Formats: sequence, structure tokens, C-alpha cells
Amino acid sequence: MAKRVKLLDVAKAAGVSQGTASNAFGKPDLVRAEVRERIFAAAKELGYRGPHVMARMLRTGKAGALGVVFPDNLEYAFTDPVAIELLRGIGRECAQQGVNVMIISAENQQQAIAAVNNAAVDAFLVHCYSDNNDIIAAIQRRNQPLISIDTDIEGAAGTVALNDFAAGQNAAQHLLDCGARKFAILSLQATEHDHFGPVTAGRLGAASHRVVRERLGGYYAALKQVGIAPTDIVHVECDNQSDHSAKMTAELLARHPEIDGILAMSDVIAIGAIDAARAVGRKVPDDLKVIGIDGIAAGERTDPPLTTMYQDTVEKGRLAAEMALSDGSGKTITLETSLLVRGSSKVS
Amino acid sequence: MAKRVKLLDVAKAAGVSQGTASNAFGKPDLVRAEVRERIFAAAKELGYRGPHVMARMLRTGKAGALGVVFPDNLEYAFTDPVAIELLRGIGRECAQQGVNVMIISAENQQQAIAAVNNAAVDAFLVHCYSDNNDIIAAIQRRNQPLISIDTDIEGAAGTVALNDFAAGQNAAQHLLDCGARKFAILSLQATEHDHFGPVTAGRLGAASHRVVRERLGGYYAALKQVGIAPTDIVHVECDNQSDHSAKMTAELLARHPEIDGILAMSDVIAIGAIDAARAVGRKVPDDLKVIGIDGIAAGERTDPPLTTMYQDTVEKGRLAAEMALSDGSGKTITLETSLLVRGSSKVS
DNA sequence: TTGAAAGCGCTACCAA
DNA sequence: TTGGTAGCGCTTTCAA
Repeated sequence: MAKRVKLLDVAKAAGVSQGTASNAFGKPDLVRAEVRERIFAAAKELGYRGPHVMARMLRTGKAGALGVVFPDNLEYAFTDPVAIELLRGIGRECAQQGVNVMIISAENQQQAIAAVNNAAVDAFLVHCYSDNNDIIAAIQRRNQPLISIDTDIEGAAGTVALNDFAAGQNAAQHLLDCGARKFAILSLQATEHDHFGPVTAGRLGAASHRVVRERLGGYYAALKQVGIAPTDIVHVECDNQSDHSAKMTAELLARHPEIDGILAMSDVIAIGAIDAARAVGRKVPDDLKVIGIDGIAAGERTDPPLTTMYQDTVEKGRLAAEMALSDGSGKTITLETSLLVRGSSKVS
Repeated sequence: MAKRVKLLDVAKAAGVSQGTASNAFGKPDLVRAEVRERIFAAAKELGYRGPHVMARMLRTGKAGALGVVFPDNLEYAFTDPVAIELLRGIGRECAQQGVNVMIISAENQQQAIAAVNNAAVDAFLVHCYSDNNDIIAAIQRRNQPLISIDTDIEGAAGTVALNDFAAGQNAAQHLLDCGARKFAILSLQATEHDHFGPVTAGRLGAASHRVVRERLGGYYAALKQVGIAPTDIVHVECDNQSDHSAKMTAELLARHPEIDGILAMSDVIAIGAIDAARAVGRKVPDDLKVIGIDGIAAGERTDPPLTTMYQDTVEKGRLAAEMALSDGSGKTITLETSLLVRGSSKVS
């Protein structure tokens, strides 16, 4: 490959200074039209490919990109419908602002840290359930704006989250209104470490994942009103995948046939629960009521369709990107959910 | 914000040269352990944040990122299940190679070109149906490896595509085997410009989108065997969204009640067709057979489940990323599809 | 194993 | 409106 043509070559060929040539590309208004054309002609002649991106970045200090980190595992990020919606919102805002989106990907914690350190971005967006981990520390070491989504990160330049407590509370209240009295909670994972299956209320209460803590607290608050204590509730911790929650639900229903209300912490989990219930012959919603949280599209296609607490995930992503790209500092935006009644619940 | 601590500061503080300090971070083996520790200590002391990403990029010429361009509209990319799967495969390979994924996003053609020009990446991946457009020209001007997915781009460093002709042929053959004789084709859009609804065989045959041309050719080839000519077939062009194809299908079935076989060019389109057929009271598969192409997960959840030509989209993405990251030149990988019979077709 | 210095390609400043 | 030039922060070559 022949040596790259650079701006100085073009400038010389056009008989102008390097600075003027630079302006012709970057700030055309500052250059007389005639001269500008001469520069472009020379550029074309020489096969100049336009300003070198990395050199410009170094000089200006702007990367023109927003880093999105999904610490919990990349494969998973592109599987979870909620993460995709988030990405859609982020992409929408970034496109509008002329900024690219960099997905910081990795197979494990250590690689993720390296990925963070190699990413030329202007700000970071972190979506995860966990409050603290090494990746976040690595990001903070870079000293760039960090917006946290769905979790609290100390020192973040901003946070966009859901009113998860209210979401849980309203979900549980709805099932109570429908007449359910024997509850099971299908929880998202409470900590970093994989742990599936039945758990005590205590373990969940000590969850390091904010979302889990809050939603659980909301469930409890509603149920407490009618005298149902945490110890009266069956808790099961699920991987956030429908297959897995289906298996957990099948076991749950076998062991606890009295259950008439399932509180699922995500729609993905709830969908598995509905599938399993139907498979073992439980009638939803007559026999058993199920409610999720999220409002993903797939919830419309279950049999029966899933009742859920809807959140506007796309907007959540968009807001987070907007925060990252402006430099508001330390703000927290809390979004609300709304009850979306479909077929998996009804008053009976 | 205080002036950024740089490598030279650290080197001075540790009493070594800048070069040695650089090696301590980048090539630790080249530096004596004792010296290395002294450098790290100095770095910590001064609050050095590690090598400056952009400066390193400029110096090494490596961006450590792969650009993924979806010219057809970003919003759409994060909505189409096939694009997501592709992204998943790309992410998988990139994560393994320690490379980040940059989504080149934009709202329109012009912004997309700017986005391409601002992206610090080592190679580009382009997924689209269209053979040529200005964005591709912009990418090629950058003179970096360009891998095309699902389309032929002249001068690409590689191409990963499907045997779309065979996919179409086998799809049509399957419906023939099931006894269908009156066909409708629900096509993806044939050109850049929006055009929906009934079309002539001629318009589709002249499609600028390779995928459309090939799949259509495959359908025709199979149907020709039993004496069915293009003019015997009803053609409808659909947006690749289930809602839209459902509407198109409802109109189609109203106008052509004789149709007993629907060849859908994507699963997303096919899903809408199944929904519409059920809604207007047509019995699938007894009355009407439907086959898609892709094999997306949502096809398992339709009623009845969708028969389709399955492709391994994740692997397709992974292969494309692998090609982009190695520097094989000009190769073309063609993947095959396999018939996946589910409920929307049966011999009758 | 370490030091010295060049230079990646550009933009932004200041002076003309 | 244009020219000249410093310097963004680093890695790498070459020499010691």
C-alpha cells in the first residue's frame, strides 16, 4: 500500500497552508469558495481520503461515540428483549446527535476491563443490576461521564431508573385485586453469583441487585396490607430466560399446588411461567394469575397474553443517552410503570 | 479539572524514560519487575489513568473496534430479529478477539456518511439488501476492509451470504409437496424506495436487492417444474414487519380466496401472514400453507408454529466478523438453509 | 534492560 | 481570509 496521502500533501498541491486545507474540510465557511474548490480538486487528484479519524480525535479530544457496557454478559445483552429496547432508545438519541454507539463487549470480567480501556468514547452507559463490580471501577478510572441505568452507581454523572418499588407494589396489588392469596415470587438473580431455585426471603432481601431489592420490597409492601408475610411466600430465583423460568415454575407448581398468584420480576420470566403452567394443566388466569414487569412485545403472543407492569424501555435508553451526551451532573430520572392488563390475570 | 497526568509525568516521577514507562504498561515483560513496580507506584501516586486511548490509536493505527453499518435504518436494525441475531454473532466473535463493536447509526443517508467518516474502526461490516448506495461508497473511500453480509459489494474484502436461491427453491418445493398449487409471494422490498402492495412479477424480477432477486428466482424455479409461471402467482411487496404483512395478507386473501400457499421471504413477514389468515378464518395448514425463511425464535410461538427455511444467522454474523478481523481477501462464504417443518405446513 | 527522540496526522491558535 | 506552527500523548526504533 502506498504511503497514505495526508493533509499537508493536499495543502502543498493546492498551494495553501495546512491550516487552510484543514478548514476546507472541517469548517468550509472559513475558506473562500474558490480556494476550497482548489483544495478539493487537489485532494481528489491525490486520492486523499479525508481527515484521519484518530488524529482528529487525539487533537480534539472528542471520540464521537458513546460506550454502552453490559457487564452481565454480552451474549445475554443481545438476547434479552429489554436490553435490545434499551439499545434502540440509545441508538435513536445517538443517531439524532450524530454520535456512534460502541458496544463494549467481552467474554469475562477481565476482558471487559480491557475493552473499557480500549474504547475511544466520550461517555459510558452502564446497564446492569449489580451495584458494584470491577468493570465499573475501571470505567470510573477513565474519568469520563458515566450514566447508570437501572442501578445506583456512586459518583455517576446521572442515573435513569424505574420506580421499581412501585412496579412491584402495583403488580402485587393487582393480583390481590384479582383474588390471588397464595403467592410465589419468581425473582431475577439477586447477586452476581449464579444461584437458582428456591430461596429464602432473607437471601433475596440481601440482594446486591438494586432492581431485585426494590421490586421485592414493593411486592412485600402490597402483600403486607392483607396480612401476607414474606415467610408465607414461596421464593424462586430464576435465570432471566423463559426456558429456565418454565422449568422452575413446573417444579414450583408440583411442590406447591396451592399457589394461585405468580409475581414474576420480568416478562421473560413470566412468559416461561405461563408456558409451564399451561403445560402442567393449570388454567391461567382462572386457576392461577401471572403478572410480569417490562411490557415486552413477546408478552402479547403468549397464551394467554401476559399481564404486566409496562415500562417505556426505549425512552429509558434514549434518556440515558441524552444525559450522557449533555453534561448534566448527578441527576436521577425515575420512570414510572403502568399496569397493562391482558389475559394472564382477571378478577375471579 | 486539573491538567491530565501523562506518561511523561509518571516517567519523571519514577525516574525512568518515557519509553520505559510506556513499556511498563504495554509490554510489562520488557521491564524489570522492580522498575515496573516503581512506575506503577508513581502512576498511582500521581493519579495516572492509564495510556490515552486516542493517542495510542494514532500511534499504532489500530482502533480495536469493528464498525457495523445498517444502512437501511437504525431503528429497524434493532427491531428486526434477524439483525439482532447477526449482531449477536458479531459480538461473540469480537468479544473473543478483544475487539469492540461500533454501531454506525444515523437517521438518514447523509448523516450515515458522516457517521462512517467519524468512526474509528479497523474494518466495516455492512448488512443490507441493496447492492449500491452512497454509504457504501463512503465506506470504500476509507479504504479499510469491508465485509458485506447478504449482498454483493464490488471490491469487498469478503462476503458472507446465504444460498438464497436454494432457500427459495426448497421453500416452494415444500409447499408443492404439501399439495399447494395457488401461490402468493410475500416479498421483501425490492428496492430502496418504499413500495407496498401488489406488484407485477416484472418489478420484483428487476429488484435491486440481491436477496429478493435470488429468493424469487428460487421460488420460480421450483414452481416452473409443475408448470406454474410467474404470471400465475400473486405478488405482494411487504415492509418487513409482521403488522404490515398481516394487513397485506388480509387484503390478499380477500381478493384471492383461491390462494392455498404463501411463500414469505422472511419469517417476520410470514408471522404476520399466519396471524392474518387466522383472523379471517382460514385454516392453516389445512386450508392454506405458509412457509417463511430465517428460522427466528418467534416462529415457534405462532399459532400454528411457522414452517421455515432455517438459517444460522448468529453464525453468519460471527463468520463475517471473523473475516473482517482476519485479512482474508475477496472470499465469499455461502451458507445453506435447512427445511424446518412446523405447524404451518403439512401434506394434505 | 533502558534512554533519547522521532513522528503518527491533525486542529487550533495567533499573527499577518 | 490565510499562513505558520505548536502540540494532542503515545509507541517504537535505534543506540547505549
